Amino acid sequence: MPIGRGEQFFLLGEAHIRAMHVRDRRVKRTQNLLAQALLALIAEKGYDAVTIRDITERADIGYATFFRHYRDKDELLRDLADVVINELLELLLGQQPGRDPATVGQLIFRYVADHSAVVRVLLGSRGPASLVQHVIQRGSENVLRQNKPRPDSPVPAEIAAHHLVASSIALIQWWIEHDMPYAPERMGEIYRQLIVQPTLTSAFIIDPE
Amino acid sequence: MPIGRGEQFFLLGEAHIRAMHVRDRRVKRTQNLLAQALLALIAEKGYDAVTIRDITERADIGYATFFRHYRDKDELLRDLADVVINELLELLLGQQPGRDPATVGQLIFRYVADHSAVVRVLLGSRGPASLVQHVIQRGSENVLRQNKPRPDSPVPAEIAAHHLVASSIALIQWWIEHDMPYAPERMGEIYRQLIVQPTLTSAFIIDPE
DNA sequence: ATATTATGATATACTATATATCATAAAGGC
DNA sequence: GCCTTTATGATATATAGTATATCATAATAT
Repeated sequence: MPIGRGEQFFLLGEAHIRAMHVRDRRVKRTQNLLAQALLALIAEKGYDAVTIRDITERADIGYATFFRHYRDKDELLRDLADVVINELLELLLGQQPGRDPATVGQLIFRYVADHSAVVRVLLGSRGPASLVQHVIQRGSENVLRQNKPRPDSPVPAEIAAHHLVASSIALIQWWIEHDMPYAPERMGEIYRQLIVQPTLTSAFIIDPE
Repeated sequence: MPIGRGEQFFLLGEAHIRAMHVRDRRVKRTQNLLAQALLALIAEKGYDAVTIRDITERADIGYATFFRHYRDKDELLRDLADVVINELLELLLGQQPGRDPATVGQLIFRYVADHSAVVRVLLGSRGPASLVQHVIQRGSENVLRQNKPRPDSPVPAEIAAHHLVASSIALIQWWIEHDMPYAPERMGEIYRQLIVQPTLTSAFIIDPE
């Protein structure tokens, strides 16, 4: 599904892409065309398959001109992501501090729904990103097989299983990247309190015994 | 830090790599050498920077031979990941069902500690994978800035913040990939129950008002 | 012992990245 | 509005990496 024009221009129309500090209109124009071209192309055939020549042809920009703005594809994508992050943070931080925390979630998911094409592109990017996805997939199936869902739960079992596995991997990732500053026993306790306990009580029947 | 030999052979020594259904010793040998070479090279300079020629030279295998076994780098990496997944699942499923759920976390983190080099390689792979990492990083900083940590909490604020953001992204990812089957309001409620509530009560002082 | 098959070495076509150069056109400062 | 500055387009080119084909040789399985 191609990205709707309206959505594109809401997100990129006001020249957010690096344009904050850019004076020359030509630069603004070029960078916007490149960003929109990349976005459309990822949606069509995935990030990895997109070449820089693809981007410049779609944007109708000279090939060499690309490198006058970005070192490589990743840098352009990163710029694109920054737009989304900033918009979302602005949306969340613009809230009154006393506001009902229940609505924060709604705000997030409404924003995502309104920009689903872009978010899909940014989250679904590529290779070993999809390796982690593959691990989550396999893990989730296993959790569902091992646990009995609670019929009255407001949290669907499928979501709970996905959350359980994805959160576990994220926690492992944090631990590894910070050079394992806490002992496995301590991490096990944190893991239980932050992830296992809430997930099980929300969506699954706690194994007796 | 290069990967220790002992660790390598514990993980790959028994010819797990596709070798289950392989009869010819030469095939087994080749695939193991390629897997070990990739693992070492990723640790040295990152997945993206590793070329197939690098791999075959390190493994001391003919360049063309690589393609007789794998279509590309990703396929080799995926095979490598399967070994880890299977080992970890075996470890967790081998547990008695009546066993204390608190120890499950310890088992996971002990396994990770014992294979940290490999896990680091598999989780830290590359580009837009690191784009998501970048988003998590920025989001976490924001959460820490906005919330007051609870001094007596067994869960460090830094971990809680990371968990909050990483879980949010994972939930969004599930929703997007399943074509948004629930309304944003419903997702907001799930989000609150599964992620916000447990994280805040574990590690942060709930905002009064 | 023999037939089978994986490997090494080599050649080659192809795709994509990245940089350099120069004429042209568009922009901004005044 | 004029003039200087600068971004762009077009083109050429060097380089790196992927992917496939071929053939002699060596290891393997039966």
